[in-house]
Amino acid sequence: MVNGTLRSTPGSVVAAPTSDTGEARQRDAERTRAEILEVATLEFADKGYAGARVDEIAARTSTTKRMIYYYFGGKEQLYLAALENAYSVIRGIEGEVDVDHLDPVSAIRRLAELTFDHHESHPNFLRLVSIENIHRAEHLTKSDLLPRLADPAVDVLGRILERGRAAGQFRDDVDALDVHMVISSFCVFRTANRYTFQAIFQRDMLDPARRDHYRRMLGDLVIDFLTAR
Amino acid sequence: MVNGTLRSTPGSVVAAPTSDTGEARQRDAERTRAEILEVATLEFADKGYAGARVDEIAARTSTTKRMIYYYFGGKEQLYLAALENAYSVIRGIEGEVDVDHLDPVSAIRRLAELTFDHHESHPNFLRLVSIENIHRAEHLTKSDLLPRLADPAVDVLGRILERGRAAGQFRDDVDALDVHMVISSFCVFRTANRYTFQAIFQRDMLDPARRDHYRRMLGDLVIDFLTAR
DNA sequence: CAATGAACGAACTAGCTAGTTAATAGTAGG
DNA sequence: CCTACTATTAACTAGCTAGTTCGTTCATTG
Repeated sequence: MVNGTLRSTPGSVVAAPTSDTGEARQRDAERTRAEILEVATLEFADKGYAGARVDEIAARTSTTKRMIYYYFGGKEQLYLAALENAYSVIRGIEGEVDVDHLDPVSAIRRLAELTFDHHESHPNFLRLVSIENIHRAEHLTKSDLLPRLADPAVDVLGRILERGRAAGQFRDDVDALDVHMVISSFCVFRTANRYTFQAIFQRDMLDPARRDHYRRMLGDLVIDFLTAR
Repeated sequence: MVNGTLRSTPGSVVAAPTSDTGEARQRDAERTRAEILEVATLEFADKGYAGARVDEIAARTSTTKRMIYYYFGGKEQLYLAALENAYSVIRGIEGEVDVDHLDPVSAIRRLAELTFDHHESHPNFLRLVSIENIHRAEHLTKSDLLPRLADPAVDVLGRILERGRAAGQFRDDVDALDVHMVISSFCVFRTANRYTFQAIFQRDMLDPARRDHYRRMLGDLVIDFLTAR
């Protein structure tokens, strides 16, 4: 992450010294933009859209608030950019599943476990999604890249399911989206609702000591369901 | 600022005067308080804590903003009151499960379906819980009635589970909280994440036409898991 | 029925917050 | 090295927002 070590001299109106010590901040549109986006992601994920403060985001970058408006246009567009960025970073689970070299049961379990790991390692993405749902996805629906957002993992899931059904191993009254929903439910709930769950039941669903238990449990849950009877 | 001392005037049941002129607004502390709480619940569930506006809440009641501070002390206390109220309204599923007259499998399915129905019919409760999780349960943990919040349904679940295990029907590597988590995951995800899910996959998880499918699916999911092998 | 305190309302305020202005410094192209 | 454009900064502002002030009205009670 970029930290603002080089910087300072707000009032150094003095002409740039001949000797460039490297201390002077170089102009770099891409870097400035990226830094704003990164800090904004943290702030929005932390406080929500309404709770986030543009001034706070600016303060945590090495640049100024004016740059936020220069590059993004406004708070809402910045939020959308952070959300879109989070979605685009999160994708690509399907590439890690070696579908065709695993039997359907193992493939499903593997996909579920990858989803599980993925959610656990991207807490900010999950928080942004929760926040966006509070807003009834009003920002997401405006996104230009919405059509490309559909998780490719669902397609992979569909193909595995088909193979499993063809082999007579899987039930045929659910589709890929249903199964995806079950897997997501479990993973999302575990991280998104961890705080109230812990407050009420005194059990931390993200306790590393329970991690393997939940991981196996999710796999069993999906497999037992698909192969029942 | 010391003003906020909460009036502990309990339900000093205002003896209703016989002569009810009707049109003139009667003074009624209990009713005013209840009205504020109800409107606040809607506003907070709708916009989140930071997004909610005290002025807006006041405007939607038949009283004024002053009364909010008079009865609740401030925005945060009002929010907590709304959250606590939502939790207390939501409880009591366990009473509807006739545990002892159903075999373990049927009892579990019944409990799951009741939870399913419960979540579907209390969307605002779910939204408040999501919002509170965004805030990392910082308000809930301050609540005095936190100790009494643990869902009694979990106890009922525990007893059913025990019977099922004793009968050799259920697996024994999961406890009541684990099963509760699975059931809640499904129900919560379906309503709390419906918006982004719909935006991305064009499937409304709350479509009445799919309701029975999901209800049965949840029952199968839990039962197949518990009775597997 | 007077006194006392609970219940109420209108208007006010201090501080915050998204968004803007206007001027300046670096940089690329000629 | 000049011109035109991009990147950047500090300071500003209009409007909002939680919380308050102060005065009034109603209803109970001694």
